[in-house]
Amino acid sequence: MSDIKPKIADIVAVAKAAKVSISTVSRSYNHPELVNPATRKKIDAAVRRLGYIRNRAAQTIHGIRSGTIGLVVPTIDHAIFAEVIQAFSDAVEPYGFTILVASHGYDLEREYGVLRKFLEHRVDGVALIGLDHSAESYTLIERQNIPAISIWNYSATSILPTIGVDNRRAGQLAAQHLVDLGHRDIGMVFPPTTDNDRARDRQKGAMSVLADLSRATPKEWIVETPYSISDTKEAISRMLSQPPLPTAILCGNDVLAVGAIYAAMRCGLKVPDDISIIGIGDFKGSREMEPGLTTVRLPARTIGELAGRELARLVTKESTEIQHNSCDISVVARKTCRRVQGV
Amino acid sequence: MSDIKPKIADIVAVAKAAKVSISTVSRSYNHPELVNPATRKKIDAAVRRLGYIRNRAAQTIHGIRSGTIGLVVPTIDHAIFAEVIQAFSDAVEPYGFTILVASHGYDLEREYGVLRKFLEHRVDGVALIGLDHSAESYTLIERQNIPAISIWNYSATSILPTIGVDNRRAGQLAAQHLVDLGHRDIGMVFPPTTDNDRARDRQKGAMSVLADLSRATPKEWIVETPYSISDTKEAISRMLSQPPLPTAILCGNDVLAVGAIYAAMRCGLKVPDDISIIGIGDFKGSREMEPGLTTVRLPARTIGELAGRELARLVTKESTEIQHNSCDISVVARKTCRRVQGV
DNA sequence: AATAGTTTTGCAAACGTTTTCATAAACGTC
DNA sequence: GACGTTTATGAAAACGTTTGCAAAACTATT
Repeated sequence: MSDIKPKIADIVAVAKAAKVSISTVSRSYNHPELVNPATRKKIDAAVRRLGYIRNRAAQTIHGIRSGTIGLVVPTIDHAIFAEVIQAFSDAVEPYGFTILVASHGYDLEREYGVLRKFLEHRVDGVALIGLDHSAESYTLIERQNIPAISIWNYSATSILPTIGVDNRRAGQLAAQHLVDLGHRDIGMVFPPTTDNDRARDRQKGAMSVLADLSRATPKEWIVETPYSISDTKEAISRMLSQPPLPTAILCGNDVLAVGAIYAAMRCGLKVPDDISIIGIGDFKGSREMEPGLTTVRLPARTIGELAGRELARLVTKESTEIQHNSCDISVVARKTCRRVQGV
Repeated sequence: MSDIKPKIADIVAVAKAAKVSISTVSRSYNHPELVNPATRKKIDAAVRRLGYIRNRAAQTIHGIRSGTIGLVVPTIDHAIFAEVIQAFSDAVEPYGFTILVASHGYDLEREYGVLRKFLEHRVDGVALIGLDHSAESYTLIERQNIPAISIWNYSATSILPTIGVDNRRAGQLAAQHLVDLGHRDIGMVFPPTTDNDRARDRQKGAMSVLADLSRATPKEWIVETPYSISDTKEAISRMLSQPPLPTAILCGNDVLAVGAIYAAMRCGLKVPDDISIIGIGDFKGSREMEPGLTTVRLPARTIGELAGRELARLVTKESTEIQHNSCDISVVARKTCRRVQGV
């Protein structure tokens, strides 16, 4: 009964309040140079008085851009993606875009669903992580012919423009670093590689280097764990609890590396004296750790920024080139790896 | 010239393709029970064939909900907010909402701008972190009378419904824990407290406990550092480089605590033997650390989840109560604090 | 003071939907 | 087979904007 709806102001209300036509109000927003300064002032006053806020939905159905960009990530609360999201968001902001964010938990079906939902919202562009996506997702993007971009995994040949790093190379670099330090007995821990091309590529890269060694890596030294410190700590503790022990462990990313270090500590092994550990990623905090984590630096911020900027320019037609952009990576040697006597 | 626009399919195209009227297509989406199964099948086929995706913008101007919820955070790439965003997003997803995310970098002006942009997009609800917001932001929310909720800082009296913890109490708890362990010489490190009610409340809480001690805390033992491991490491190193040394350091959050621990390590102090350190937050990884971080557990996931759910229900009118919800907190004693001989 | 040009404004159609109302078709009942 | 119901469909108005076009109001020029 007493449901007084203070009906939020629309352009008609503003027009009435300012005693001008609707078109003039609209114009004063979209082509201010075409309206008389005096009139504009009247309109501004009315807008302020009524607390009018433009309705982008109504604009959008005129084919005007929605001003949103969709960002689909496996998960938000991993340091690495949080950083990318932040950088991406910062990069598109100056272009006036707002981001829609959703996570799919490494489930490509869900990713497809998210993508659909974004498309319903008529996002002006969409960014995905990596190149593992369902066929449906690819068709969807293609048919809606909306600018799309893949973040994190560089590939010169993918359908989607990519901005990221060569993860295979990252794996190689990490392995090579250990080999160069004289290590031959190298354990490895990776997150699940199904539907995760980044992890898969890194593993392949590492393997390729290790395959060149005379010695084969025992199965017990290659473990797969969920992307979590505690799970990794658990798994690596098991690995380190019975000889023979590797002299080094290569970790698919820095989080796993931290887990591995804790595991070593728990097993009474000193890093790097008793065992060397290398990560991939160079997450926030990896540098500050004690001992500082030796890792392959992947410039997350740069990637996010670049991706955001490129996608925004693609959308605004500032640029039209579909760019495949590979960011530089390199080993940053800190304190968790040491040289070892070759056999 | 050759700009073939494959014009993305609209409802009219579907209607034509299925040889039915527009209304029927619309109905088959919104009230499927009212349309003949056979017709529905025809429509489905056409939809599939054309790759039609509903346009939510067009729906929205009918007063239908946009299906979006705005989430404004200070920053995305702090563990704590990333976790909240994830939990929030997971919680609203089942209700069909997609989230718009934006960060303001602890700048209340920018927060206002973000809020406006969200409102232009006609979000169905909005969630903010904490209770420090500009007056304009508050008026905006009120005038647009859109469901809003404040996350992280519980307050029984705030205008906005809050879901979070009593940060003052968190500060007290941390301080009390140290005092109970016999500590009297307690250093403190907090992030900047302007425009950050959470940090401010925690500090107040801690201070209130410490004020009861006979001894006054020297100024050098109270430092403020940016929310970053490296800055904290720096600042605390300075504090620990010249006597007298505190026997414990209370940190405004776990990230600072990690920085403090690294600083202690660097200064040759063993934690907890030489110095005790307590954090606030219990971030991801704090438990797994070596030594495990003693801290005040703030249930970030729970808070995010609860907030998401409550806001979604507020929007969908499932519930109408404006709830102020305080989540339980408590000290989780791990390995970075030890008992000390009282003086 | 009439004309031509320029600036400013308003009208109305358009955008892609949903929804109300009306009508048509199908069905059951006597 | 006439009538009342029920079920299924379509026509058209509505939502809050933008924009092309034309009219109106000024300005400058004679």
